[in-house]
Amino acid sequence: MEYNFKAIEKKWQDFWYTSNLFAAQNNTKLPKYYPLVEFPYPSGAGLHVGHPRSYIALDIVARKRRMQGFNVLYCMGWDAFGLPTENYAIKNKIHPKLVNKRNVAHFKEQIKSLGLSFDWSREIDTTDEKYYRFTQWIFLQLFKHGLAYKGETTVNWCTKCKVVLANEEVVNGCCERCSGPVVKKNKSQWMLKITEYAQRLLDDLELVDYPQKVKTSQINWIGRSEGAEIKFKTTIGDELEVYTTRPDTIFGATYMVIAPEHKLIQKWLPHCKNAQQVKEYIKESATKSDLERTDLVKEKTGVKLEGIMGINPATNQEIPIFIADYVLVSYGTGVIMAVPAHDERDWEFAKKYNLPIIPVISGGQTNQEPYTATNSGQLINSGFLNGKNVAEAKEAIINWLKEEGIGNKKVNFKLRDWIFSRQRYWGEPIPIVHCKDCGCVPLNETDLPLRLPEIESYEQTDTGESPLSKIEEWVNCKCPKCGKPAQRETDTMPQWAGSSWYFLRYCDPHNQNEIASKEMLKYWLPVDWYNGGMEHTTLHLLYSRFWHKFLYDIGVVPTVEPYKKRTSHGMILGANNEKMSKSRGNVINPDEVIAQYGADTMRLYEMFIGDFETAAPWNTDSIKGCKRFLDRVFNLQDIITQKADNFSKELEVKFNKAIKKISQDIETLKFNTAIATLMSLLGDIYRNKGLNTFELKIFLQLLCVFAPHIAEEIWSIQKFESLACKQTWPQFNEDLCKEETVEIAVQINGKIKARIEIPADSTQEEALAEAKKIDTVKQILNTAQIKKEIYVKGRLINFVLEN
RNA sequence: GCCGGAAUGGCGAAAUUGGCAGACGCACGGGACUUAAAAUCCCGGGAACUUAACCGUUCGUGCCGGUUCAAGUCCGGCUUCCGGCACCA
Repeated sequence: MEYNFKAIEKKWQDFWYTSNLFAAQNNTKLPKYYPLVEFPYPSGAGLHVGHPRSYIALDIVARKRRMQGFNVLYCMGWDAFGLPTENYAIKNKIHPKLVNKRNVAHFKEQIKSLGLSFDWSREIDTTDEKYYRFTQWIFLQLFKHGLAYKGETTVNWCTKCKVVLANEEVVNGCCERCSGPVVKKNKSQWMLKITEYAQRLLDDLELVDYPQKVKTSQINWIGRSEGAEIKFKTTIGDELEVYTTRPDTIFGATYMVIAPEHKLIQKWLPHCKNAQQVKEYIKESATKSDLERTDLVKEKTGVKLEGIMGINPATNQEIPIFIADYVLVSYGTGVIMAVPAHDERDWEFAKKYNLPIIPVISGGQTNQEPYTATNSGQLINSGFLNGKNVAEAKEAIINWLKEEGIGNKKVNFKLRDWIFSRQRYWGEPIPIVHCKDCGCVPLNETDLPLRLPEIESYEQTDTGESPLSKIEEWVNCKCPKCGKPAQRETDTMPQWAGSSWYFLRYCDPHNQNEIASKEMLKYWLPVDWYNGGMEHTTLHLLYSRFWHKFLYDIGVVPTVEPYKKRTSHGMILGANNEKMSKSRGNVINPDEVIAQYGADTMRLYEMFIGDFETAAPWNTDSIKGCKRFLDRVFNLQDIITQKADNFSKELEVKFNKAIKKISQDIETLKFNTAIATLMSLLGDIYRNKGLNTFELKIFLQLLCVFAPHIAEEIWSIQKFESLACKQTWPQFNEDLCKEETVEIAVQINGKIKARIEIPADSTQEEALAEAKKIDTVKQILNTAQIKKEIYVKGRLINFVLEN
């Protein structure tokens, strides 16, 4: 018989949400647990079946923790500033605020229909001025501590629409909207000095429990390298400073390369005999993305600066200088010494432009290919370094550079400072005033929030400035320092700002005076378990670690790291194994699934679909199995054998094993096998032709974290005391988890020949003796000498025979 | 291109981390119930060969090679797919 999930689920959700049953207690004496899921960007498309994967998983954890006696803080909010809402607003002429309100309402309704145990009294929205006031406050602190500064960077500029474009809006080098050509344009922007925290962001990965793949990604992204900065003289006076990880190869540096955007080039142009050619090259490289520029398979291009030569300080020889876009201005010093014999890109470039390739480490065939794996070689063609190995040569050359005063050891990071400005309307206004006399002046903290002005048109300007720049009455203000007329900063913050600290706000969401009270932060932090997508590993996760460390440094938060443990869920793909997207037409709307099968089935299916950490294609067909399972669970009520307050003999071991397996599986994210265990247990119960009330209660307690509505409903129909979710999490008895006998395989030379049933704790002797009694085994063993006997307890026996 | 993952029956997947490959579920086939169908319940399915059946045997975890008594799992070399690459979030 099918149960009426519609009525049941509505009834329990109404009860949970009106009573806010899952509200966290502000009682710091209770043991706490803080699970966190990445809050969504409320897009116009509504909830996607991918979103709930994370929410349901940690809902299971949150519910289990409550049953284990913890005070649990599990919250939801909206990461609502950002580009899609703004673009939708512009296109449809609706204010982003209204668009957002509508989207949030839709998302909230959808999320609530899943029966998640969020504490809705703590809901937050990054676009709420009560929230972004503190985002602005954090920016002011960063500014005051010298970590926010104005710097030159490039932006994507559509030459036709005359607007700044996000990377996503650039398709094949053209504007997504008008298909006009897009170029890189220099612009002064607000930057955050995340690089100042690079070493700590790296080191403190040892303090946290993240999956190795996440740590590795962050380590590679931060990209620490040890090398040297070396000054090269030039024939026109200016020095060029290079960064290299291989100072030991300096004798092989046969030319130099400068990034096309490097400032010195503009100064040098008048001295270049081929200035026109150089200018054209610079213009051309402005149309390429960094990705294209550093692509190893693309042919390298470059232009020699005619009339200017560099001087290799080791050899004192003049070497040519090129500009080439395979060198990026954002990494190192934007200048390299090229050692074609031992670097792949330099080698290719040297071949193309007929530059000398001088091997300086023995062992390669550098006229045929670059020789980069140089660890075992010795230095050659390198003056006083000759005969040394790579490590010795590195040390010797650095000492020499130091003595000569032309270079030193240098640690470099791939990590770049965070470009924090957006020329957009729908973001937090940056709380800075530009004063002619005082420069960049921070707003007084008492003047926060600096509200986004309500305006009619938030379209981008054709000057490249933010839409806010058009609102004179907002821009013009008084300098907070000297009182003279001044102008506000018109750039807004990126969406990353609000999401870098939202988990702090959940701790004390209605605090009017500070981010959250010290007491609450001390109690709730760190986040015990943070689950989110792999795609956030190097941006959001790193950005929020950076902000947290800064807040720790200024005494706002009590922990060095924000998240104790991080896990990542795999993406839910379309049935065709591709990413779900509107354009592919493979998007599944969770509403339809819930309408047809119910929230409990949806929850089970999302967890049963496959390994939580791996991507999984959505397959609507197999949802039925989860629905059938729940129908059978509901019908357990028809086979209750008796009232009892203990396990029956028949089911005792089955239940104990299931409790153990499910308890462990939840902790290790193996929700799929936890549910499979429940399914098997249900099968055992039916094969046993019934269960007692004690067993039913235990079953419902296990079930209620996965499928809470049906579990509570059965609990209440049976008139069991209180609620299923208010019970303590079932305990298991280790002794009762073991079967008395096991079936093990008997192999000869690794091939299975028989199976035997033996006591689980048999010794090797006992097991082997038992195996040798089997006729087929006996026969084969008689044909040859036994070389080796292997017994793996509970698993198998293997006889290895002589040939 | 660089960095990080993934690949197992018709399908989604399991496999105590080196120990019986395919748990659990979908789909499918057979049976029960039914006047019948649906639903439900029970049983059966990796492939090939062999056999009238049972029994044998061989092959099987993307591809090629290696280590080991034993490899989905470890090592070396590939292929394909997915995510990220700093202004999508």
